[in-house]
Amino acid sequence: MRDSCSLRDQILYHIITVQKEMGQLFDSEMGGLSLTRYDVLSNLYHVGPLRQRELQQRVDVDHAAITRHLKQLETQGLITRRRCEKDNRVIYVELTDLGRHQIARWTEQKQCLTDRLFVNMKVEDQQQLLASLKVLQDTIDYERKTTI
Amino acid sequence: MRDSCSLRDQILYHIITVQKEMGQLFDSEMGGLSLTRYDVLSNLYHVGPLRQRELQQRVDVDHAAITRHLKQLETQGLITRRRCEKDNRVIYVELTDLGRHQIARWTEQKQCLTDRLFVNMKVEDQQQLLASLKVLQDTIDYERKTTI
DNA sequence: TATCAATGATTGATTCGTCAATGAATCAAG
DNA sequence: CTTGATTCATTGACGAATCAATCATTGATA
Repeated sequence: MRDSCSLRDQILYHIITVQKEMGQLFDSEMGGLSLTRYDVLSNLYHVGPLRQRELQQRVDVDHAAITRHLKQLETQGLITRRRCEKDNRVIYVELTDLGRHQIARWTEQKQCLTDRLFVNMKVEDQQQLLASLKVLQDTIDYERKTTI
Repeated sequence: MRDSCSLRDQILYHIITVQKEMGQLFDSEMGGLSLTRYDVLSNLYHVGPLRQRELQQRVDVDHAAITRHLKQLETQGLITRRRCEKDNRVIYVELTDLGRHQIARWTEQKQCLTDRLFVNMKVEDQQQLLASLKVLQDTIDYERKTTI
C-alpha cells in the first residue's frame, strides 16, 4: 500500500498489516493452530455442540472451508461429527474430551497474548478504537449491500 | 472469533473482519483487481521503474508471490520486465502505457471508495484511530522480534 | 403423490500466500 | 584465478480461502 499519504489510506494500510502480522504471531505462539481453527473450537467450547451450518456462519468462512477444517479437526481427534436423525442433511459438531482440554489451554494462551498486545494502550483508547472500528465496519456493510 | 466478550478480543475481531470485507469490497468494485496487484501497480505508478526485489519489499509479500503476480501482469500487458545489463541478476519492472493508463483510473476509483468508507467518521477520530493502530502495530512488531 | 424448490454438505478448480530448494550471477578472499 | 558466500529470481509443494457445481434430503404445492 504505497500511497500512504492520505490519512485514510494509512488507516487501511495499518489494518491490513496489523491483521496479517497478528495472524502470524498467533500462529507461531499457538504452535501452528490457525486463527480460524481456534475460532471453530472456541465456538464449540463456549456455545456447545453446533450444527455445521451454524458454525460456518459464526466463523464466517466458506462452506467448503468449514468442511475441510472439520475433517482435519476430526482426524486430530478434537471433535466428533454425527448426522442429525431428525434431519439427515445436518451434521452436529461437538468437542471431544481431548478437544475440550486443548481449547481450554489455547484459550488461556490467547488471553495471555492479547493482554500483551494491548499493554501499551489505555483502556479509554481501546474503547475509542473499538468504536471507530465499528463505525468503519457498519459503513463497509452498508456499502456492500448497496453496491452489489 | 466467538469470545467477543472482552474489549480487546472485540477489537481484534473487528480488525479481522474489516480487513476481510474491505478486501472483498475492493475486489468487487475494482473489477477483480486484487489489493496486492493494485499495490504493485501503484508503486510503479508513483515511484517509477523498480527492481523486482524492491517491489517485493514495498508490497511486503513473498518472493514467489511477486514473481507470479508480475508474470500475470506482464501477460496482461500492464508491465514490462527486463534484466539489468550491469547486473544480470536483477530485473527491472516498469509500467507499460496501458498499465499507466489503467492504474490511473483505478487510483481514482480507489480514492472514491475510501472516501465513501470514511464518510461517517470525523477527521479527529480518524487521526485517533490511526494513532491507536500504530501503537498496536509497534507492539506486535516488538512481540514478534522478542518471541521468535 | 409427483414434482419442484430450498437447504446442508461435499467436491473440484482456482487464487493467493508461505516455505524450502534450486539456479544463476556477482563479489570477495585466499 | 578459483573457491565460497551472497544476492536475486524462479520453481515446486503446501495450506487456506473462494466460487461453482453437485448430491442428498426435506418440504411445499399442484
